[in-house]
Amino acid sequence: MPRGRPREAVVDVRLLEAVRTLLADTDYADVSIARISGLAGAGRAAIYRRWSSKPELVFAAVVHGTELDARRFDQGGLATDLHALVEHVVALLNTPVARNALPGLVAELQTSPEVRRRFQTRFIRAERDLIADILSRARSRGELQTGQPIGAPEVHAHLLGMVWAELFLVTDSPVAGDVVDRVFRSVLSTLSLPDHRGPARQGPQPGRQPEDPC
Amino acid sequence: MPRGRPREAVVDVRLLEAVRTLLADTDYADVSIARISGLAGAGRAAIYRRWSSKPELVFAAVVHGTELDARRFDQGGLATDLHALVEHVVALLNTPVARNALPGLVAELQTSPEVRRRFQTRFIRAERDLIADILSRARSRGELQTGQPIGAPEVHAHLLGMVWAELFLVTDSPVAGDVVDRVFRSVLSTLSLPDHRGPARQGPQPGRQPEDPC
Amino acid sequence: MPRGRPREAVVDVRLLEAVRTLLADTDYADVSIARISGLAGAGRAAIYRRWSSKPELVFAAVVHGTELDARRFDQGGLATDLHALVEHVVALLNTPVARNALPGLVAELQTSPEVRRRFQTRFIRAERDLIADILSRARSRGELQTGQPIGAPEVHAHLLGMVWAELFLVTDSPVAGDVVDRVFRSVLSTLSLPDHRGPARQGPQPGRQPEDPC
Amino acid sequence: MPRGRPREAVVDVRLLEAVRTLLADTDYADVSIARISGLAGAGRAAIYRRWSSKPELVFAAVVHGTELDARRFDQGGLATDLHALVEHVVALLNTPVARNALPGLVAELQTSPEVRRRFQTRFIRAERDLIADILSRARSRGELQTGQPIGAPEVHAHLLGMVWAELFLVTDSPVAGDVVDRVFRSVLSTLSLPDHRGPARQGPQPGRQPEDPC
DNA sequence: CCTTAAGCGAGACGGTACGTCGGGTCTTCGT
DNA sequence: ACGAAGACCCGACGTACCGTCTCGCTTAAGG
Repeated sequence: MPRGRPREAVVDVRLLEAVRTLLADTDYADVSIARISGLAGAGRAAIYRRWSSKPELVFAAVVHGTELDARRFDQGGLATDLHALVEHVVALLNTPVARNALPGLVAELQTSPEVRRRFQTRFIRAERDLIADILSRARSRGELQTGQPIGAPEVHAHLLGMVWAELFLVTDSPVAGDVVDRVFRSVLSTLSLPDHRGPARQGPQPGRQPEDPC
Repeated sequence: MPRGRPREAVVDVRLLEAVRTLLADTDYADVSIARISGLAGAGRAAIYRRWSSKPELVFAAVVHGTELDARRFDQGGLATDLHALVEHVVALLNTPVARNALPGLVAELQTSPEVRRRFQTRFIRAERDLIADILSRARSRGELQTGQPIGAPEVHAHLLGMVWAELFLVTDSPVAGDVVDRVFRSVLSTLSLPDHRGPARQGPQPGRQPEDPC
Repeated sequence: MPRGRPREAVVDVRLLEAVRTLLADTDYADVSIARISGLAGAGRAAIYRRWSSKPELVFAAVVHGTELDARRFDQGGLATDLHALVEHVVALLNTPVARNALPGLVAELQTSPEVRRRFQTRFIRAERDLIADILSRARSRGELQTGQPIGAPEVHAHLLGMVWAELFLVTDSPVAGDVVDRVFRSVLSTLSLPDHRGPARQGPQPGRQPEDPC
Repeated sequence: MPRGRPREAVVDVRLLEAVRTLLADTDYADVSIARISGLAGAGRAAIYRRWSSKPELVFAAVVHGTELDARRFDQGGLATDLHALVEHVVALLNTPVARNALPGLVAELQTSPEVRRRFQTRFIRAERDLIADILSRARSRGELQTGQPIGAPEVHAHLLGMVWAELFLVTDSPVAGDVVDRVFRSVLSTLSLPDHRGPARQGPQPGRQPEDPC
């Protein structure tokens, strides 16, 4: 049992909120520990008592509220599940906070293996497992054949990487609004069939699954 | 005509080589201007005379030797062209220098718009245009139908982003060696074509092609 | 009451000692902040936390141990008091540290008014007041008549300036060892008699010479 | 005889004038070679072809027009000669240019022996020799006794140093306007009488007292 | 109740990188 | 060989940041 004064939970909250507030309109590199502790009205030591470094703190702040609820992505069909997932991923990464935080955070991943590990388990593996579930359900429904050479790791890298490219690498893209549709169509076309719904039908098209088993 | 003493080309070379030497086994953040100028035997001012900031310098150093030769990717078929391109992109990004430089560089893109512009035109646009050429040739050969909803921007984001994800986001990936094949198959399957290239033979899944025309 | 961690006195000491050590055999201009902080085993910030600029720091280091103890200069007679003072001033200015520091420091006085103010109160005013005391005592003893047109400011400028000239301006002087005696005699001879020439009578005063041959 | 293109005298003039223009309202340290060459419309090399360093250049610029004309200080009497000399010295040192240049210049003297040598011969020795002449004339006129213990070196250090102190060390002096008179009186009072006060009795130089009782 | 361990804000600590500026030298071209 | 222009190396400056440590104070839990 712990002796001494217990940590004040409000300090955790204030710190994480301060990080998010700053990241809302400041780049990762310009968010310094001093500014965070100043905005939160906390001491520097209170930060390092909780997180071992700046990337850990920012990671914790950015992670907040990004829990994957597996049930949201079980909507009865491969296309709908995937569409919901793409929507979710884009929504997560297209936040002002995420846009400011992620590139800097990923840059630090290369240096600090501890954060990398956390990042992997918290984001990467969770998403990949979710995709594996979606694909497995689709397979059991007959939407996907079993021998499919494109598995969860590939779909995951495809999905996440394409969103990343659209948001962080190809920044002069004329239209960023339809990122969800473009990524969704690209990922789906990988798994099933030529997507001959046409650009007009951007919806999840649950009625399309019958064609998939072909 | 330029007045005054001209820049010494050897200094350019020494500086850029110094950057690459340091980036070969040091992270972007740990490559300092002082170390670069020290290793190059140049003064700091010689750096700032040529590039306005550290990301500009690193960008120039990393860009070196990455010119796209369009002829290398005109091999007579969509699959072969794409395979060559994927191989090229992976080769570029999987260099020790690139692995150390790119995450930090992309993080700085968010702050310095000048570097971002250069990055866009030098890397992003060039690649996208190349992909557009490849697709256009395929279309004229009849390998792709004209109404294909997946165009060059999508293929580009797919290809580049997926490589990025494999290399920089999903770093606990068990196998990184077959990145080329996995990305190639994923991109190709998007375009609804049978995979009949040699290397893909290991996983060509001939059983899938019949469904494609579907 | 002060909040936060208090300054460590040992850092003050180490920094000031480092400055004096460097000034013992290096010119003011060659004593850099980096060398000081390096020799003191302190961070640069520790310096700028205490002094706002290099001249402020050097001034603080040079000032150390130069407090005027008025009692040392009350020895019962004008000549002895003055001799002690000249000895003191020469001893202060003829130190290796002072010889290296003072010219550079005085050069910076012209630029930084804050250091100038400090320099004035710490050195100039203190000395002048001490001289005023010495003269006042001499007057009350009858060693000086009251109408004496040469007062403390003049004696001070005479004394200090002459020492300065001997040490820093006339550096090819054959003998520097008897500076004390020469300055002492010069200053004392100034005070010996009422000056009844007056500025108006710039003439040679032939009537006074008969006393000289004694 | 020199081969090649001869130096353009106008460049010398422009450079020296540029230095004086800058020194008219800028401190020595803030007058950089770049600013000088820029203002003069000359190249850096043109400076270093003529003078070996910044202090040499500044010295040359400040020296300009300060030639001592010995006849100006032969006015028929010790007091008048000295008064003229004090006026001259104060006029020289109280120029805006001199006020900005001299402290910095003297600071550099400690480092560069070449400039020091020049400074000595050009300023110090010339003045001292002039004072020696003045005193010698006074002696031959009977204004000074021959055994006078205060000679030209002492008078010189007194005069120059006192002016220096009034102008550069005691900068909070309430009145600077009467510097000439104060220095003149101080110097003259040194010379006009034998040292025969009682107080010197307690002084450290017992050997000198025999003359004192007169 | 009172000791004790650990929390708290504030801020000093050593170290390091940044970008600017200055000095003195060297190299271009044209005169 | 001069002229202007400007690149060259070196190194100082002052600011900012990181992660640690040290103050005095506060807050509980355990004796």
